[in-house]
Amino acid sequence: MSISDKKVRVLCVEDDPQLRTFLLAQLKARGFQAQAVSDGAQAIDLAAIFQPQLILLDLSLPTLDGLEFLRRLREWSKAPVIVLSARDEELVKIKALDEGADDYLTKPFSLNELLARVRVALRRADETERLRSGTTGSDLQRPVYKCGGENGLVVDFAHRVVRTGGIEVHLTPTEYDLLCELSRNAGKVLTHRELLQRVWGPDYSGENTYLRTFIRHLRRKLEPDPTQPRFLLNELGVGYFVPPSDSQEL
Amino acid sequence: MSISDKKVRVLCVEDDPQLRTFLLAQLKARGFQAQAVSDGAQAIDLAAIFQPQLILLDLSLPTLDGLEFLRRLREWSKAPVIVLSARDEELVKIKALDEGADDYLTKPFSLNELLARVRVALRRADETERLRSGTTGSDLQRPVYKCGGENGLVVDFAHRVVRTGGIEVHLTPTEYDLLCELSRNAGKVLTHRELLQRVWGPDYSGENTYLRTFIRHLRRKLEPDPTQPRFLLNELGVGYFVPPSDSQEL
DNA sequence: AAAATCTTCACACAATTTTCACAACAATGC
DNA sequence: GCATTGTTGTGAAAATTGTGTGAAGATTTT
Repeated sequence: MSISDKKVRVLCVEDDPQLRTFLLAQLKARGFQAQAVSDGAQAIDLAAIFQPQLILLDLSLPTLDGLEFLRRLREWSKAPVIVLSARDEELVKIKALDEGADDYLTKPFSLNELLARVRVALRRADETERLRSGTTGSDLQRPVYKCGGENGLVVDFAHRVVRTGGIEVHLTPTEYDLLCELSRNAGKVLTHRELLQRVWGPDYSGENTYLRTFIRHLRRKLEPDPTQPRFLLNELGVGYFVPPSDSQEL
Repeated sequence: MSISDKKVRVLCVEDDPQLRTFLLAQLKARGFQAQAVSDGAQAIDLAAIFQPQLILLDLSLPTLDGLEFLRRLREWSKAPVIVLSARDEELVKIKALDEGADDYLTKPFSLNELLARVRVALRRADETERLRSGTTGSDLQRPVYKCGGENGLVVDFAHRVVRTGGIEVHLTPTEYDLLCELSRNAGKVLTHRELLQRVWGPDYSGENTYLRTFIRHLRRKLEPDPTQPRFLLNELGVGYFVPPSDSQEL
């Protein structure tokens, strides 16, 4: 979807109700389809559903810190983020920019400047979008992996939540990382070395035992019948893989 | 060329000699390949020759205005531009951003913030670069081997999948390696020694029995009639080969 | 201290590779 | 034609390797 085609979706994550209302109004007046939330946890939810093409982010949020939101978002989304913050300290700025923010404006800021910077961000994003649409590159962008229909497996990258048969399953950090790596490359066999290096780090390329153990844990938690796996599959002598994601709605 | 591969080329267009020297030194100290000019007309020339991956641009220049430079540059280059200016007026900022600048810093600025914003710009540019090379970049080797039309043999190297008559066939690691070696050199007879060395390693050049066994396994799995092979063919006394890949236009 | 998580080990079992003995086949010379 | 020789195809075994398993110890988190 090209940005010139339809209304551009902008998500505004802002604590201060006054500024939030103001931004929302201004954005809408300029032809954007804008939504707003005041809270970081909700913001992740909305980002996954609303799939905004641009995010305006206040750093000081209740429940989930702005930087933490950014970190979580970047696990599955590349949408440009412009940080709006009252804090002018160099360290905070740099942290935010290195954590994945595309721009940083200090309050109080000029509305026109913000809008100009919004145009810059969208200009860049539109370009990469045009490139992406030509390729198969389906990696990332999609906030969930789904497989096996109604009673199947769901990995919700945005919320770091995994469900099987509709029931939420608790995974340990390593278990989740391993499952993530597999479901991000669904349909492709990842070799033992690849998995070990990506999940445990570059020094563990020989420890096949780790993989066996954690694959077993995952199967025990996720497979209806761990004896006959449907999701976590093995290619003997090569590695492991999960089936391709079900083709989905938007 | 990925940005992480080699030194990133940065062009610094700056009037003030003191700041120019300072930026140049800082950039080089941080592993960039940096060049500088003080004049807009020269800058265009140098940009064309040096092909920088990032440009730092002062707005107040002799001979050719910074904005004019930007306009000219954007006619043929998409390299990210970060404007450094003493002027803090809203109108100038907006003009620059809309004219194609990616960021705008007001002097005096913090060096660390500039470097962070440089990283942001390069991060985005690297991403689009990767996409671009993926689409246009001519794959050196064809990603699939196809032979025998609709009900024939297909080897999908990228996915490590083999199909015959449309049905996916499971191959063991050695079987797959052997088939790969043959189909990568389709149409060419590979000697026993060549195959053994490439698939089993340099110490197995005498074990012809291996070849016979695995060719048999492959034929049993892939050939409609293993008695009369269509794909895995033998050149008596020399070695084995597969027919050339079907020409496939897109 | 307790709980959760990660690491390590030894064994059973299944898939794969290696090995072997022999049948079938093509090329050559009689 | 026929036997000879070397090469290729065949089936089935033994040996090896890879994977699934439970469970115990070490480490980290709470």
